[in-house]
Amino acid sequence: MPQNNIVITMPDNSTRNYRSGITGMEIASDISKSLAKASIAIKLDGKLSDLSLPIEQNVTIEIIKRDHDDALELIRHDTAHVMAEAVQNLFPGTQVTIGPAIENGFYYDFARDEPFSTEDLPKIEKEMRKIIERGSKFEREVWDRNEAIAYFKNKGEIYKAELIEDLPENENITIYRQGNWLDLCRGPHLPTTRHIGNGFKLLKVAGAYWRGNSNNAMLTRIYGTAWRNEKELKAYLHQLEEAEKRDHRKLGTEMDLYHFQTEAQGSVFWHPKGFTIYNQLEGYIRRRLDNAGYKEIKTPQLIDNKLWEASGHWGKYRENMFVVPDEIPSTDENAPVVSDKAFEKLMALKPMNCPAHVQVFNQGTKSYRDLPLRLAEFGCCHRNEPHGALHGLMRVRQMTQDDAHIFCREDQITGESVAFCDLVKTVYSDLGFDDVKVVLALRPDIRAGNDEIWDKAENGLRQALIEAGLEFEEAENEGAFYGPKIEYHIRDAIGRSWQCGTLQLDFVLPKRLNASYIGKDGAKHRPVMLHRAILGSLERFIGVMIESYAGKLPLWLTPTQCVVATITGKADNYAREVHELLLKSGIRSELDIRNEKINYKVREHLVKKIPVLFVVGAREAEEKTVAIRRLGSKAQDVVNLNQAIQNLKDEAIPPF
RNA sequence: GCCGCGGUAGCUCAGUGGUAGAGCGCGUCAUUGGUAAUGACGAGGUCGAGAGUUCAAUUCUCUCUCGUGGCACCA
Repeated sequence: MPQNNIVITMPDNSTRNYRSGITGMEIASDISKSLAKASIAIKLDGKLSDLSLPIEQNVTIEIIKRDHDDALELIRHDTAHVMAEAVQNLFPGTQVTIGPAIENGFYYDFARDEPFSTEDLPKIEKEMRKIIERGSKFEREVWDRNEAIAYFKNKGEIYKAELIEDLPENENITIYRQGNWLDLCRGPHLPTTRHIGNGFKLLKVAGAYWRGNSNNAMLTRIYGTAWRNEKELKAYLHQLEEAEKRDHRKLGTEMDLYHFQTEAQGSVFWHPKGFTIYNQLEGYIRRRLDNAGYKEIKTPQLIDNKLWEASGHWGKYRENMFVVPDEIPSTDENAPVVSDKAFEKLMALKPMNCPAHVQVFNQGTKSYRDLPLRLAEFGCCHRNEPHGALHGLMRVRQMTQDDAHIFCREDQITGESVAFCDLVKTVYSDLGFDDVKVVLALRPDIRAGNDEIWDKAENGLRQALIEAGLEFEEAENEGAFYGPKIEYHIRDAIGRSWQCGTLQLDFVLPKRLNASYIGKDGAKHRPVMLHRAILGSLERFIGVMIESYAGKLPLWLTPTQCVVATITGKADNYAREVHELLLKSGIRSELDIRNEKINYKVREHLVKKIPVLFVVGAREAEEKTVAIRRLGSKAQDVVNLNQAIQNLKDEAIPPF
């Protein structure tokens, strides 16, 4: 019987004929010995596969070597498998669950009565090195579904059995073996464990819910990082250390910007320097909004729960609210602070501004001519966040949103959305953020309104993103219950992504709170509401900025823009004069006439990240000049005083 | 909220079953010095809170609290 011939197309479009059933490794060997040695996987029609997998039909192949981008994911995934074996070798009775490759590394979730501690990590690493050294082949097997379930159940691996039970009926159950150990896995894998190399390290132990659901058991997750070699690993670990140095929580203390304390957990005590940044940022946004046709308002913090009931927040969202009894508290030490009856009359700190903004809209009668009406507020909101969620400035319990609600007609949605997207783009660019991820969050399972409305809403936002020329990705199920949203995410120093700006379409709240306007036809109509924020919250955005700039903010945002430092006491009077002139020019200046050496002063101010130093001694006083030293440069420029002030003044002008 | 780890001077951190230490910062004095730390002296802490074990607890155990790495939730 003649052998089946198949045609293999190479990346350069040349073709080769092979017998059916040949493996990637055999093709590599056929091309050259060195290629066979260097190859770790193969792409069949663009899909990553094992080198050992028999090829049975015509395909285009690409042989993957260690330096290929896709190699990292394989290395990471395989390291996870090896870790799982190591853990089961060392801690019998531990169940394995899932262990994927992730950005920069991998993790594996284990179920074990006794949780792992950080001290176990070196032991596990040592065992992993043994397994890698062993060089077992990764061998792929296809198992019968029921046999697989029985096998894992019999081994006491109930999580694995559950995973297999939930796989679609038509999917092959593939098992990968490495020596005597095996795991359910889709693959693909490297040829052997030795191909993993030594560029890996276990980093941390964490808890994680089985299948990401907080009703399920808590598993122990071990995170690791894995790279092609030790050099890459070291570079990554170094990068992590550098990132830690720019953590806004660390810099916030060092730069004396703000603090937190237990009596007000999750709420910021802004210090003078930090609040300068806050005010500058708020002022900038205010100017931008004024110019974009927004009207600024201010609404109450404390609002009767009747409004929250009407808005719908008193339902599920209540668990995020701070509730306050509306009763005069007793001062009698022996009596309860408030009576039982107090709980019949509750108020709540607003967790969001929308219902209050609808109240402003609802005053008087609105005409279609009034729309769009853009109501803006630097709205102070309180949210009773779960304790584990709090994180420096990034996640707080009291925040100020740069919030606004646009009340408009349906035909104005796209126009307003496009205008907002443009506004966000220029604001982020003014603030120095170019790497922003835009997400269109689509309808969740639990939602208000019918599909027709959702179709319209989602298409409206999608259209706006396209018209604004923004690249974006779509996220199923991530929308709010009342409408889809556009989310702007910015990364922090260590790569965590935070949602900042947002645009949310809402057909529900205007109805619930009975907002209406008189149309051209003389009849009442329901306005559409666009919730939108550019920074998201001032707190979070400042946190992101501190990290992004590593504390060296643009001059207009810097709390202390200039320090006038003297070399000798003889220059004190001149220094005072220079300092006064700077203040009069609107420069945030500080005077340093302490009895310290100039070396000491220069060092101290540079460490504090003061961007500009005006150094003055007897010579400068005599010549009416200043010796300028800038952060990040050793140069000393002696400049005429008036010129120096003018230059600084020009440079410190905020954008817009 | 859940799992792990932590809380010692203003900050960063050592340390111990017999009520504590360093560096920086702070104060005083001397020093008037040209661009990354002048020197000397000094003042600071119920060792996160409460309970238990012990002759004795900052140290061991438990509970709470806050922080932290994740998870879940979210701007």
